[in-house]
Amino acid sequence: MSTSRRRKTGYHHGDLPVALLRGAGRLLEKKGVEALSLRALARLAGVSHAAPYRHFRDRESLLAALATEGFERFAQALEQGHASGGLRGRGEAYIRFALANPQRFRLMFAGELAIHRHPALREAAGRAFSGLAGALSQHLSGMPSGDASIAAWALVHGLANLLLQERIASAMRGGRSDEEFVRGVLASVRFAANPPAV
Amino acid sequence: MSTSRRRKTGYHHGDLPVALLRGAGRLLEKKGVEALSLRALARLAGVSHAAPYRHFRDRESLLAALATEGFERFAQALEQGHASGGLRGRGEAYIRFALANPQRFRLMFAGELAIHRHPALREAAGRAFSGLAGALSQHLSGMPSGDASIAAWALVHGLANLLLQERIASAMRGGRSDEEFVRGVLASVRFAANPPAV
DNA sequence: TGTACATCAGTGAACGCGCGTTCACTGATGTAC
DNA sequence: TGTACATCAGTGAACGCGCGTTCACTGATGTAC
Repeated sequence: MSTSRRRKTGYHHGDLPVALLRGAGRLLEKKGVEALSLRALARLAGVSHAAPYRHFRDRESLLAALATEGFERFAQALEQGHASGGLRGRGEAYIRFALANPQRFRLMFAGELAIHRHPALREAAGRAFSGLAGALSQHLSGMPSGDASIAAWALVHGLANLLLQERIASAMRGGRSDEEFVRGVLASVRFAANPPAV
Repeated sequence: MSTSRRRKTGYHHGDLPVALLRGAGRLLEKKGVEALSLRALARLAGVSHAAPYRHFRDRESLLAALATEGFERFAQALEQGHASGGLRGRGEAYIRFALANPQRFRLMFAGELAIHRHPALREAAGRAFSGLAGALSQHLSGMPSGDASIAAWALVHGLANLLLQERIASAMRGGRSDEEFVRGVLASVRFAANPPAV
């Protein structure tokens, strides 16, 4: 990580890589990926437009770094959710993360980043997913296949996306907050091979 | 619709609006939204780069037209799926559409298009969703709330997205085709307030 | 059927824009002695 | 402690690019008589 080298010293700027990544995060959420240019980023950091190239090979690398950081925080959020609310808490944390970081979530899951060209990104994503898979398979034990795990994941992922797009008519929500609504929807589902009472 | 006026006559080009939309669809799938420029489109249609402005106010309008057309085809695909396979057929058609038109699906659901500024788009989307909502509520009758409907929708939507991103480890698929895999996952779920045998 | 006219789809030049990226540089900082 | 040197983060000019959009235009087509 170029980020961790020399963190305390500060050459000209202090810690440009960190400042850039932070600014990129803000710009991303405010304007979307398409509007995220290295030049705008440099402007935001109060630095010449060529300076970012000291730390990011090119625009795609910056996006990859952003997604990598996103997966790290995502994994962390999931663990916390699990710690305080089990598998359902993990699912709720999943959705909460998406709603709190819509553009970041989109970047992470849009699949437009050539993931294989960014090992750090691949690893961070892998870590987040393997934690999820572990929790799922542990909770839904005794399944012949992982289908129910996939279904649970898809349910949460889909709900996050639909909420993100504000495509859910407010009538369906019945005046409930996001949290309550999500809980209600998740509670309306059982998984076939491991039903509660059969 | 400027598309349907004068369709048979053909001024200079024949039917530029249709040709543009068709080319846009192809370009979209091949390169993604970001690479879709009006100039590239004009080039593709063998026409000067200003010609598209006769038919689309600006780039955003072109994207909106693309999304509108997408929702029309989507709704049609869903109806066909329902006709031949009931609610589950509709869900499978949903996913099939996403896999067959990944970039279009993304455009339709990315929520980056200011939908309120394009009435035709809003209406086409509304039509697709109201068909879905009707089929769901009919199938899951007797529910206290629409939560199970939302859950079913989220499940299908999420599965489509995960498949699109190729984020599902092949081990989970157990060598099954997309169709079989989707059927298996959808079959692993029951909805609580209307369970099959309780 | 033939002619004059109106329409308007498509043209091509031009505008300004911000972008990604490269490059030789400069100067602040850290280090060896 | 002081000095000479090496490092390398950040500079600013420059490049070429494709883009969106506007504009006065031109010429093929449809229509009224």
